[in-house]
Amino acid sequence: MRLSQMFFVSLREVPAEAELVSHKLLLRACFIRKLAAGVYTYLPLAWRSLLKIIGIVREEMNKSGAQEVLMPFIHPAELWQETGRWDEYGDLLMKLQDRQGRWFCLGPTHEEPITDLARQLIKSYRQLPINLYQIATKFRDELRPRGGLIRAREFIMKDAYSFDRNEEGLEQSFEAMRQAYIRIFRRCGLPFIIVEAEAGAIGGTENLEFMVIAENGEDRLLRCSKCGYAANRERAERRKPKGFEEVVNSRREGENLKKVITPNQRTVEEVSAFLKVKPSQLVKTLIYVADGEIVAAMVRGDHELNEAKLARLLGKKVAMADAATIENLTNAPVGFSGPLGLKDKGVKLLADYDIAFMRDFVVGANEADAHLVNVNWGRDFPIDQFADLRFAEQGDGCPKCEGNLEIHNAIEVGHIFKLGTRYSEPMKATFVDEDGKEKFFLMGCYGIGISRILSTIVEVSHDEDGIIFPISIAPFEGWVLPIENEGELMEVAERIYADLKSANVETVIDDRDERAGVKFKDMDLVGVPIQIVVGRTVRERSEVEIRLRRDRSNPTYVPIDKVVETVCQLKRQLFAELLPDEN
RNA sequence: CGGGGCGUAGCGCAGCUUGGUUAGCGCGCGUGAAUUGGGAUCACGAGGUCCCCGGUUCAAAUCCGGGCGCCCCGACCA
Repeated sequence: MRLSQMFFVSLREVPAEAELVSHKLLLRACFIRKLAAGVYTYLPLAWRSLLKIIGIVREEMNKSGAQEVLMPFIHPAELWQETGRWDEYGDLLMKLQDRQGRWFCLGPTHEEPITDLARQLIKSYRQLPINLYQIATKFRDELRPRGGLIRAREFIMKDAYSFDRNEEGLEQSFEAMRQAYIRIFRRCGLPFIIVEAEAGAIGGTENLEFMVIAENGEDRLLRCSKCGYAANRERAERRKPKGFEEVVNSRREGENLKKVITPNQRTVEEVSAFLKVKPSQLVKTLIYVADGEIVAAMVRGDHELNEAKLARLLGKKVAMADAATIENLTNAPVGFSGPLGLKDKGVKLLADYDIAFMRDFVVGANEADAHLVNVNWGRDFPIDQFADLRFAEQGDGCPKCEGNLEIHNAIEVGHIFKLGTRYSEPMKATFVDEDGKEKFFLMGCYGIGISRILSTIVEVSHDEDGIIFPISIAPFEGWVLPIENEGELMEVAERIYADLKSANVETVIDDRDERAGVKFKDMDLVGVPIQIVVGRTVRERSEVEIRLRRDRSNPTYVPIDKVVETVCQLKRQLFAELLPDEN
């Protein structure tokens, strides 16, 4: 490609809309252009990179036995009403009407249409297992799109759906995807880690997220530096704190219980400021309803209750009690709940491990505008069970070993789920099994954020001058930069450019009538991995400078007739680094 | 959805408080000169519905009302 002819307009100054590095660089290097909030045009450079990512994904998916399809971007409402997600999915679902007034939505994911397809066409266990995937545009009307391609409303995603007869089959399908994903992300040059994740609203059992640790990631994960245990923040467990047993079994005295008036002080921040104590001296009492049963969950004032942990502990779905329920139970408005007296009302009292260590703490008085101080558990109220109830934090004990957890920000680039019958059941998607019985499909779903991979690469692989692409997804592999725009140097550059193209190296030549400085800046900004500078060394000693974008300050000089050979060798080497076990 | 900020040339911004020349500056863009190893330099030039609609006024980028768009922070935290 001749740069003089390419649709390429680099920006020297950063558009004000960009905050994240990847967003800034993709805008400056002329990869993307915004059309509306969270909606971007992929310009030639970005599209070339995306096609490479798509190529890798397609290759590995096909290799795993999955088959590619392409489903509609627009879905009839009825399909989503069948699974209840027309309403459940909330405002993320972009709804629209056709001229007849019929409702549709833009597909944010494709469980419904794929399950519809399966129930129509798969009748027998003999057709199973099957895994169908597509690479397509999705739309989610995000509350707040941000970070350019990292969290766009319209984005490109690979989504796959597996159908199996039984658990063993699902397990195999799931494992095949896990392996495929590992290869895909390796080939993309992404330093990912796999974490356990919470099933959440999608339902299903096991699910794994493929995360890339990045300063600006929106997700949080915890990882044990010792044994490698990793889980996202929703899911991460922690072991009982050291000394827990001793504290629980020891008798404890304390100061005298006292009621204090706290007019209109409801939140932890307000109460602790008002009483001039640290938030960690407060105990939050959170009233939940679990399948009709009322439970009180207590966490330290500076901690955050993890509802998923509560739900798992109880084995039930949980929801925060509404104001009426709380007022009815405690005889006090929301904000003044406390554990005292709840036991007598048949409420189960659960407390996070950390509560065990607290004494003379502050709780709500179950009375408007009042709190109790110098409260001690055991003495003033009983606790039915101590458990891990809060979100794990930096420094918490690893649940699998003696190590400690570290917290990281991360970007989720892939997610694989075992769905089970979450969709096949409500949509009555069945097949006839070998035993002649009609059974629901056991489904799995597997997503990869294609456009997000591009921005994630930029986010984790750049320097002050621009992007540093891995060769597998760089828009080009080589970049020829003639220092002068005419004469001998230009002729040499042209010859190298032509030879590289013949040697199947995807190459750009910067033949623009620009100063050398401008060319260097643009070359580094775009971040193509192999840089070929045709400059004064050609005249001095018939040598061309070849260097890697990631290691610019360490060039090698090779005779003109060795350039193609050297570049080809570098190219092979760079590809080999991405899958070291195979070369 | 709540809070904060912004909208003036392709990009980055000033001007607005206190209404009043022809609406400025830097970069970019065009032509030419010179130059050619890291976004130099010089000359000339083009480029604006001051987000939109309405109001106040002799007069609005500027004041008032409404709308739209964008960015940032926060969202059952008891």
